[in-house]
Amino acid sequence: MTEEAQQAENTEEKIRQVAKRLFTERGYNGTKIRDVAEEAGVNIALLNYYFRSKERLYESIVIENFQEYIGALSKVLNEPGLSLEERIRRYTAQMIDTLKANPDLAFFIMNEGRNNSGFCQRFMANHDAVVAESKMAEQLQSEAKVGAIRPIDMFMFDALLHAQLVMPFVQLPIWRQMERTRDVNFNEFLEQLKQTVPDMIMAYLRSKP
Amino acid sequence: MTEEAQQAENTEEKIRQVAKRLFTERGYNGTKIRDVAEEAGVNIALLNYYFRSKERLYESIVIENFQEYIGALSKVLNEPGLSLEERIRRYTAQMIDTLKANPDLAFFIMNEGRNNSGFCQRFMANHDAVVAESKMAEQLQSEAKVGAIRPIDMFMFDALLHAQLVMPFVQLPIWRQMERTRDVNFNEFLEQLKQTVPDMIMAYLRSKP
DNA sequence: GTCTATACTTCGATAGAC
DNA sequence: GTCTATCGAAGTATAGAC
Repeated sequence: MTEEAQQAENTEEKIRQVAKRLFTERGYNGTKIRDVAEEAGVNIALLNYYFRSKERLYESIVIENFQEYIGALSKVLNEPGLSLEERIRRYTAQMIDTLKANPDLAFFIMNEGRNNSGFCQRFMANHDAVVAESKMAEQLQSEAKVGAIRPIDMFMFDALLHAQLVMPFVQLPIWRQMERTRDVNFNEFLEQLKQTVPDMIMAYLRSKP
Repeated sequence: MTEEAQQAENTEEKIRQVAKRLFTERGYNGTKIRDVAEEAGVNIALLNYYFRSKERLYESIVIENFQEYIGALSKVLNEPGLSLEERIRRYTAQMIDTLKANPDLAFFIMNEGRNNSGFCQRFMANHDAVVAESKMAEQLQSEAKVGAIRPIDMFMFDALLHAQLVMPFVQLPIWRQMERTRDVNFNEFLEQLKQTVPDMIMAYLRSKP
């Protein structure tokens, strides 16, 4: 039984915690309920007693992970009193810190988008609506109208920004290995990213078409 | 048996083609050799006759996929007679076209980097060495020395560029679904990307620190 | 609630006939 | 080379005792 399991209040929560970690790390196919049971210090029968099946257990984890992911994003989008540039910088930093706290989350969400895209779709559609009506989108539009920045499709903007923030975490295992063989450090890279990504986006927005 | 299988010259190649598609789409754990056999129009015994085991079959596919992926990248890096900006634009277009031709490749490579990072590591290390000694790297450095562009770490440059090119393909299933419900088109988006990504990178490089 | 024991299913691999 | 038949391992789920 792992340390995390011992700390949980009750058995159901204990199982859920282990399952969340394993599913997030290894995906649905890569996770065996035997492993979950073992690491949680219980037996398989108990998993099915609480969650009825592997699939239902997984579903509850998916929902949790999506909420965690989207929650982080939504916060900064409408925070009052920020200039466009400040908002982009805050958004970037917030996103990186969230993923830092749960590095497998990014890959899990992506994976889910491929295997179970119906489910993922609903969450993403929801998020996109939030983005489209956000203060961020409003500022992008109004600043473009005044000619302060180059006009950009909100969709494209979101895609490019996300790509730059999410990818490093997707490649994390490769980073970990490179950290041993070369003079690179993932955390330093992330701190650089917080600077470079907003710099790059602002440079683009302020450049002439 | 699928159409692709019927067209193959011999049985071994037939099996390999189906396996490549399924492994690339579904990953190692998600692919069942039963499915491969069925779609190839043969039985399981024959798979093992040719490839000895699922794992060996998979390995041969991995190698093929990596070569396809890296081959596309390497081409443009040293092509003579290109300015830095031209090279970046060519590189972008080349990458997008390669992934367009095999849309699951990007995700496969990423997935591989997580599950089998030792193997992936060797390929990536190789690629990084090629990049570091490329005409692209040389131009980035010399132009920065002259003050024509802002100095940038080759590593960071590569990461940001790749992130923007690869991510759309990783999210492709979500795109496909959105294409039905909204007024978006993946191929149009890719064409826009060919313009926007180099624009953004050049804007950054030409901006003041 | 929790366990043991076991049933049921899927999967990868192989023996042996042709 | 290709097939049928089958084995053994691994995985999920459940019955039933406590």
